[in-house]
Amino acid sequence: MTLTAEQKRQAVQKQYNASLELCPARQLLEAISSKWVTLVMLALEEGQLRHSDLRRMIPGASQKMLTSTLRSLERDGLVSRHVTVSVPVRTDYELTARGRSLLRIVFEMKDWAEQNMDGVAASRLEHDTNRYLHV
Amino acid sequence: MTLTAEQKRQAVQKQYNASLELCPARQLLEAISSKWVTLVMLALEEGQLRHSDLRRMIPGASQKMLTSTLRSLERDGLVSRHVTVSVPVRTDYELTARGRSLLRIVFEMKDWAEQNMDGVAASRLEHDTNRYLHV
DNA sequence: CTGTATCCTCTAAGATACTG
DNA sequence: CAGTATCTTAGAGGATACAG
Repeated sequence: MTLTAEQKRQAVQKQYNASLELCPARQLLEAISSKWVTLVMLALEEGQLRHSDLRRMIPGASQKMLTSTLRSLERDGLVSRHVTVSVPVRTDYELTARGRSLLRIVFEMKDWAEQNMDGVAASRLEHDTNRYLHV
Repeated sequence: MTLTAEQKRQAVQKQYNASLELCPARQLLEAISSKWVTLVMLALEEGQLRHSDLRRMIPGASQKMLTSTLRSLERDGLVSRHVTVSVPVRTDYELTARGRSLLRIVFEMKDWAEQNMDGVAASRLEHDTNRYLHV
């Protein structure tokens, strides 16, 4: 059976997407673009913090998201987790060396964003305004 | 009427999240973490390209995603769009100066990812293996 | 060729309740 | 205190068809 041009194109899409998943830069981007990752890393900049400290410092995160964010960071070796067995339990989180090296890039992104926020906002405003005029 | 501790906490969450939306660094991160943004920017590194060129160079993107990615980049002033009115129409896309400055950061992320991909992979493997042993 | 419009699916993430 | 489990929902993104 022959494939239509559209079917062939979609087969290529699937393959390309599959290989993208393996791209390390892509994986990094996906890892840090999760909503809370950067906030957790920035909070941990000064040193080690407990789960409840982080919850206070990042009040927007639900407990579930905070836990899963920390798990993901731990899995990638960006954050280390220390459990003190007592009642009640105590867990501390801390950036690893790798985590700190990534934090440097996060800061650069922050700098770029601050330097360009006005320009981007102006551009958006103009774009949206023009669109409105035509519709 | 009084609020429970949980209700208070969630009110704070909403407020915090609302203010997060306004954070320029957050907006940047959201802008570039969209699946295809970095790929389009990298494709445009060498110069101006047509819509169909981009489709060929990034075969994984559906037409819809490519268009909406380009629209978003255009709105933020990272890419400019030139339409040549003819039959059929021809549109060219090109990075703006702002787009090129952001591309520098994308490259730094790429470098970090390449330098750390092995370490991250090893960390993931260890993490997942240990988990398996305990379950 | 370069898009828009529609429908549809699947996953991220919030709400809530519970455990060691 | 720290974490898990379940339910639900909003939205991102894919498939498909059509238009200027």
